[in-house]
Amino acid sequence: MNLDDVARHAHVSIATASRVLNDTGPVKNSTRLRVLRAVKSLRYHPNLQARSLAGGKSQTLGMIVSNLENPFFLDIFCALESDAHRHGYEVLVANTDYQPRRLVSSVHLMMGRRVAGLAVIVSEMDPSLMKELMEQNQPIVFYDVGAPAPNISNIRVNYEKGIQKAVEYLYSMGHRRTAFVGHHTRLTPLLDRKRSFLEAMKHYNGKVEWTTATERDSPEGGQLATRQLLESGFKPTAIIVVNDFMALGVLKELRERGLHVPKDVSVTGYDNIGLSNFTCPPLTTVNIPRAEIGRLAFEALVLQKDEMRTQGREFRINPELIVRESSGPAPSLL
Amino acid sequence: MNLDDVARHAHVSIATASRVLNDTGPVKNSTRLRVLRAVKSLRYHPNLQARSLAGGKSQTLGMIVSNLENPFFLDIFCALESDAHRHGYEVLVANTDYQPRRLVSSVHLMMGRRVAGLAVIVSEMDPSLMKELMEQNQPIVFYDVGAPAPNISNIRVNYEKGIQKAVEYLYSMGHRRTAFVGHHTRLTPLLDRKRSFLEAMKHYNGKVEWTTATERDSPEGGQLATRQLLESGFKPTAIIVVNDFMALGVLKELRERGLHVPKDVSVTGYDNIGLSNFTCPPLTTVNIPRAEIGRLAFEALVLQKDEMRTQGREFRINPELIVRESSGPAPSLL
DNA sequence: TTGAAAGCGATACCAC
DNA sequence: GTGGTATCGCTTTCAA
Repeated sequence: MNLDDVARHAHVSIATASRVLNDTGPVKNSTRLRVLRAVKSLRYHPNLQARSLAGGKSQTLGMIVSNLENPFFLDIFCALESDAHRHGYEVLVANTDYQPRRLVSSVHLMMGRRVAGLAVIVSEMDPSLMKELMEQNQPIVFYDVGAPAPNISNIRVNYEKGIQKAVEYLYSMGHRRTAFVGHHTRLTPLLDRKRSFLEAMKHYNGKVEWTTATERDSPEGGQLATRQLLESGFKPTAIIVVNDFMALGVLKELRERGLHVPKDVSVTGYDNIGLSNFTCPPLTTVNIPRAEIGRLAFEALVLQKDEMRTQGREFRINPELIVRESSGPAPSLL
Repeated sequence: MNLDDVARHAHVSIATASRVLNDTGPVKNSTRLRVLRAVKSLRYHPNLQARSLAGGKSQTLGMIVSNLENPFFLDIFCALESDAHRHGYEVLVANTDYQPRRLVSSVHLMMGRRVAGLAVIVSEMDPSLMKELMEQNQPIVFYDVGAPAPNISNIRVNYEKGIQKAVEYLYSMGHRRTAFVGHHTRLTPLLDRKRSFLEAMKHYNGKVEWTTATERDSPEGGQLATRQLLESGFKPTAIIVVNDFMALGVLKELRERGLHVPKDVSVTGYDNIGLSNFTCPPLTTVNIPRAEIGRLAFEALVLQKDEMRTQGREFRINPELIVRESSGPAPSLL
């Protein structure tokens, strides 16, 4: 079932059929009607592969994320997809599970697909792949890595500032023994997050004790890390978690050990995912506007092509602390 | 940058170049090496659109779901994608947000893509679209709708039996005032779910009071529905929620009203999503093996082509009740 | 307003 | 082993 069938069925040339389908060029109304009728009766759906091959342009955007199960990434995807649909694009998403190898293969897949633009929202980016991507001369938007360049845009969140806000807030509430729960510290961007915590802590040098623990990016990981943390003998009055998703597990482990949040231990997350408002107690966190990030990504890839092509652009996002009920004064102050 | 460039760069014909890339047909080792070197140095990535157009086969599977933000659907997607990747396929996912119009456009998109197979995991299926799909003569797997046919497979979960188990369990625990929280009752399959509840309830006719409330498929929806439920004056000792995702909100609303779970109200969910183990208290629920569903979908679409083509197949899944801490004896029995 | 024909970038069959 | 070429389904000049 192809355009040729439709054309024949409508007694027109394939060229004319194409014209009415794409609304390009003039077509007499009566013939247009005949073609449309043929399309309907044959249940014809244009072959999009062929279309983009012939037309030389794709209506597909690509998006690569580290962990689609973490609502942080999922929310960005949904926002991007929503904008994309509104403008007649679709989004092909790939999940790397934080594995550099899968990132490489995903990137190559997207190249093979000749996507119209690619959003790379991952933590496992490495320089050589970065270089390869930049040489592709294709619209790309990175999250939290790289620098703007022709066709390359960047969305950056000042992660450090968010952590600082959390650390300062907890300090002001009297907390002097704080732990950091993170994941995948071997990946540079995530190592940076841990480092942000350490930096912020250094500020209170000598006045604050701290430790860190890491596990997989999941509630289970958060729970496990917390278990290790507490079994090490360290008795934090506050735990800063690298993201809300893991914080779900942190809360659970504390609950199971009979530690009350926030009376015994304060907990803060990061991202402000929708679920963070449904935990028990609701989670103090740092807001990252994921919907906005999705929108910006779309904008960077599709809308401002001309400006992008020449220089790229950088979007900066400042995270805000959101205090809910999982945090409060340190126990000693009660 | 195309195969022609590579061929020229390696001083071979485009045909030979194609052979080494696809490992099809014999090629002298030295020439193969030259081609491979050309590919590397030119950073060539085959155009997948062209490939599948010429080859007449796609390596892409399609998947349409009602609500990707609900972990139930996301988990199925992840399982399917994982299997797909292992076998060299990719998965294009579309999210309908329960809107029949978006379902239609997603289906047409998938047809246009000429996907190798399509998994339709939605609640808003309607007969005419169903018919259109079946006429496509393309591997399809439906979830909980339709019947097996050539090229059409079905995965069905005996939803009713799961609800029955929950209802019976709660009855046995002494609950006599039970509410059902659902969503989108205008969609037939979901209406069926509510009906399952009513049927199960009818069994205890006269001995049990019940009511229902519906809202969006999200924690917020669950919270809202619960609020309406309680403000109507009905005082349930147990709430059966259509799925775990909404149950998150149900638990929150109860908490905020000072109702203790399970002392004052028992709550059961459905699906056994990962999060259901991290709620407070952990959620009693009905297990639906999402990973298995994803696997079955892949199997139905790709693996057993011959068998499928002739008759399709039906997979049945029996849900199991999982009792956790969100449910217990009715208050009057304490 | 319409049709013929040249690509788009691959695959695959058929010669040599 | 290797090269030529028809073909996939569509878009897009260019003429008519």
